[in-house]
Order: sequence, then C-alpha cells, then structure tokens
Amino acid sequence: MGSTDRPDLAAMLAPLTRSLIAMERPVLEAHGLSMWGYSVLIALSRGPARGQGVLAQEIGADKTRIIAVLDDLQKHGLIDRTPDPADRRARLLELTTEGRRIVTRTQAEIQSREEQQVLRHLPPADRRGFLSALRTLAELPRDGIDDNPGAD
Amino acid sequence: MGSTDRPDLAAMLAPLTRSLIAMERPVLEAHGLSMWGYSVLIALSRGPARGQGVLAQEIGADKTRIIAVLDDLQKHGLIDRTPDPADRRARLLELTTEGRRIVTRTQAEIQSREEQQVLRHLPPADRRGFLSALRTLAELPRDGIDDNPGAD
DNA sequence: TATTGTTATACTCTATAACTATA
DNA sequence: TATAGTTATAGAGTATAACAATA
Repeated sequence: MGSTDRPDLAAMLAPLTRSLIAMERPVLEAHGLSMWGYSVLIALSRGPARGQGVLAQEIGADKTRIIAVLDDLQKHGLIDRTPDPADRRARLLELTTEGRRIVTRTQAEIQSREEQQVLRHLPPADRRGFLSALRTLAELPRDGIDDNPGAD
Repeated sequence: MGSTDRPDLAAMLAPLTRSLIAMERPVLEAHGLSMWGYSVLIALSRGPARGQGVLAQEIGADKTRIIAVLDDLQKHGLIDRTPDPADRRARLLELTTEGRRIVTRTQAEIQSREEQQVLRHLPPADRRGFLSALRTLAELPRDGIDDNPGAD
C-alpha cells in the first residue's frame, strides 16, 4: 500500500500543468485574453450565468477576483453584463457574438497545440484512455477530494 | 483537429492539481514539511545533488527560492549540506537517515490517500493506463512543451 | 437583516538584481 | 572575469474585510 515506485500524482501533474499553461499563454495573448478571462469565456460558452458569484464559483475563483476580468471582457465587447430584471443586484452574463467567435477560435488553437505537442507523445489507444480518465477525475466533486473521509 | 467537444487539458488538470495539493497539505503539515521541502526531499531521495542550483532546476524552482527551504530542512536534521571538496563554492546535498525516513513515510501516506480518494474512481484497467500515460507526459522535457516548434 | 457586486487593504508567493566567496 | 550561494528589494497574484445598492 503506497509503495514508492511511482511519483506522486501532484508531483507529475503540477509541472505538466505549468508547461501546459505556458503553452497556452502565447495563444491567449494573441487573442488579448488573460487566463482568467479565457476561463470565464469557456464557462459562458456553456450557457449564460445569472450572477457573478455563481460564475466565480463555477470556475474556482473568488467573487472579487473576476471583477476586473469581467470589466476587461466587457470593455472589449466579448461579454454582455446586464442587471437581472428579476433581481437587480445580480448581473446576467453572456457571450457576445464576438466573444463566442474568440473563444471558439482560441480553444481550437489551444487544443490543436495540445494534441500536436503533448498528446502526440501518447500512443492513440493510451491517448483516448488518458483523456477519458482525466475527464472522470476532473469532474469529481472537489469535496470528494479535498475532504478527508478517512483522515485519521 | 481541435474540435471543441472536450475541455482543454490545462482546464482539467489545473483544478485537479489544486485539489491534489490541498489533499497533500495536511499530510505534509503533519510531518512539518512545506510543499517545496517535500519536493526537495523527493529529489534527494533519488540520490545526492552536487549544487543547489542543480537541485533547484531539477525540481523546477529558482536557485533563490529553495534556500530558505534548505535552511529549514537542515535545521530539522533532514538533510546534510556540506561544501563540495572539489569546488568549495558548491554544496553537496543529501538526505540524512531521518530525512529518508520522513520522506518515505510521507510519500507512502500521500500515495495511499491518492489511491483511496482519487484513483479509486477509475476502473483498475483505466487506472494503470492513466498512470502510465501520465508518467510519459510528466517525463517529457519541458522544452518540448514550452517551446513552440510550430508556432506560426 | 441578508445578499450582490464593488472597492480597498494586507498578505503570500515569486522574480530580479545586488553582494560575498571561491574559482 | 565567471560562477555558487546568499540576501534584499520589488512586483504579481491572492485573499480578507469594509462599503453601497437592492432584496
């Protein structure tokens, strides 16, 4: 149980993730996007959000952290931010046509690079298995990982 | 190529990695280790390092960043830091017996948690495939990912 | 009174550059 | 002059807490 013949998951994932993010950066910059901005656009590409807090939580950010991001995205015409008629404290957030275009193109470019520079190194069979397993793990509720059911 | 029907790698890996790290934290704290301290011990468990710069590069850190970490590890008797006789500017770094004990136990505990809380959610077949693929990707030279061979 | 969004402040982490000693 | 290690400073990123508007 827990033999030391393989590196820890985090020890492998952290550097890999850093490299992936470094790989994304030039693509994002080419489209005038920050990492959080891209994250927001991706979330909104799956549908509008009612409330900034909801959106923030969805992408694992703090409510205060995304405000400047939203300001910027709105200023560049990539998102619409309108007061919710039902609750005028909240803002309805959705992509503009331009925003949808940008996020679609950016994501295609990023995934293309990922496939050509990273996934290429996996045999096709392993590749699909890896992506499938990764999706499973990525969709785990964070509670299930962060909590310590068998802590002590 | 680059169809948008799957999330980006980094988008899946980043939150997962954060959760993993959050999971590690209490284990590390229980052994009085920081994340970088643990990283150093893991690296040294694969053999002594001749020079702090070498060690830093090996774990993806800056030379200046690990100094305080090494100070702390040495203070707690987990590593030996002796001037290299061949080049007295450099320091020879290696685990003490106590250091080896700590890192072994800590890693066993961490991997046990990873398996019970994360890998558990993968069918055994997928699990081995995932770990194998992850090792492959983690061992890729960062140059191969960070660089942009087909940049434009 | 509670909640959404906002702003301002403080704290952590990281990177950059200057300094000491050996080569 | 160049390099290993160290130290000090500044910068980016993040979290915490107070504030205004609406419910």
